[in-house]
Amino acid sequence: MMRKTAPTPDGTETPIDSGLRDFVGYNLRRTSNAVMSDAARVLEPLGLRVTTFSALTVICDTQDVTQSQLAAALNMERSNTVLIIDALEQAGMIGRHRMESDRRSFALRPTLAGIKARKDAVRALARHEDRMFARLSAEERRQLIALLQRVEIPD
Amino acid sequence: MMRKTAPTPDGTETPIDSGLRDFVGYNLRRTSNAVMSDAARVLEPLGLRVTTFSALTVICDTQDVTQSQLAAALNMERSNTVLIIDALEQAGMIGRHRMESDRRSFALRPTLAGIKARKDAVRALARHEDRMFARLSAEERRQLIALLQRVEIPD
DNA sequence: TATTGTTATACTCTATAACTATA
DNA sequence: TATAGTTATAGAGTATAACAATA
Repeated sequence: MMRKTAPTPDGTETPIDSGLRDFVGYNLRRTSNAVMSDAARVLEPLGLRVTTFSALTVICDTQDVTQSQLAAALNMERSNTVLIIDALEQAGMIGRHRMESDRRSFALRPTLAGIKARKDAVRALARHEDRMFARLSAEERRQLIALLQRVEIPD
Repeated sequence: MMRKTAPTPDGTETPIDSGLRDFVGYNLRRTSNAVMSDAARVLEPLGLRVTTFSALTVICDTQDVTQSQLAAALNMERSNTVLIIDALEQAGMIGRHRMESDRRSFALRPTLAGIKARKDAVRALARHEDRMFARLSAEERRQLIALLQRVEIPD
C-alpha cells in the first residue's frame, strides 16, 4: 500500500504533499528534477551530460569563449568548469587554445566531432522536451519559459 | 572582463547562452537552482534543509505517515529518506513510532518543536518566495505553478 | 595587486544493490 | 515471497579556499 492521498473530514482525498504544493519552489524543484533526469538519460548514449551539453552549446555558439566567460554565462563557479571542459576535451569535442593576447586564458573551440555531437544532442533533446511537455501547447511552453526567465537570478 | 553577450553581424548583442534559452529544461534548471540555493540559505538558521523541510511538512500534515509513503509522495528513493528522517529525529522535530498493526513500519509524528519549526520555516519561505518571485504577480505565480504541475512526472 | 585556470576538498542530492526483520 | 526500513556506496552538482602563471 502506497498512500499518496490522505482522507479529510469531508471525505475528499487530499494529496499527501498538499502542504508543499502552494510553494512555487517545491513545484520548480520537483519538475526540474524529473526533466533533468530524463535529459541525462537521453544524453548519455551521446557521451554527454546536462552540464557538458550546456558548455558544448556555448562553445559552439561563441567563438573562442574562455572558461571564465563560460562560468559566468552558465552561472557556475570557475573551478567547476575545469572538469566539464576536461570531459569535453577528452571526448574530442573541443580544444583548449592559448590566447596570444592574454596567455592566462584558453580560447575554447569545438571540433568537428563536437559540432556533430551538439547537433545530435539538440535533436534528441527536442524529442525529449516534446515528450516531457506533451501536455503543454507550444504557446504554453513559451509562456513557461517567459515566466521562468522573469525570476530574479542573483550573481 | 566578463562577457555575457556576443556581437552579431547586425551589431545587436546576443546573450552568450542563447543556444540554450529556447529549451524549457535549461530555464527550469537555472531558475530552480537559484531558488533552491536561496531557500537553503533561508532555512539553514532554522536547522533545516530543503529536503528535511519537505519531509517535516508532510509529517506534520499526515498523521502517522510511514517512510515509504513519504518517499512515494516526495518522489525519492526509500533509502534516501533514512538520513533525512534521522536528521529530523536528531533535531528533536519528529519521532519514529513502531506501528502495532505492522511492526515493519514506523509511524512518523512531529514533536511540538517540529510543529513550531515547520511554522517558522513556512513564514521564512513565504518571504523568500516574495523576494524571488517579486517580478511575478500573484496570478502569474499561480499560473507558473499550474504549468509546472502539468508536466509529466514518471514514477 | 588582480585575474585565469587549476587542485583539493567537502557537502548535498540522487540512485542502486544487498541486507534484516517482519508480513 | 514480498514489503519496510536500513546500510553501504557511488555519481553528479555545487561551493570554498588556496595556489601558479600571467597581467
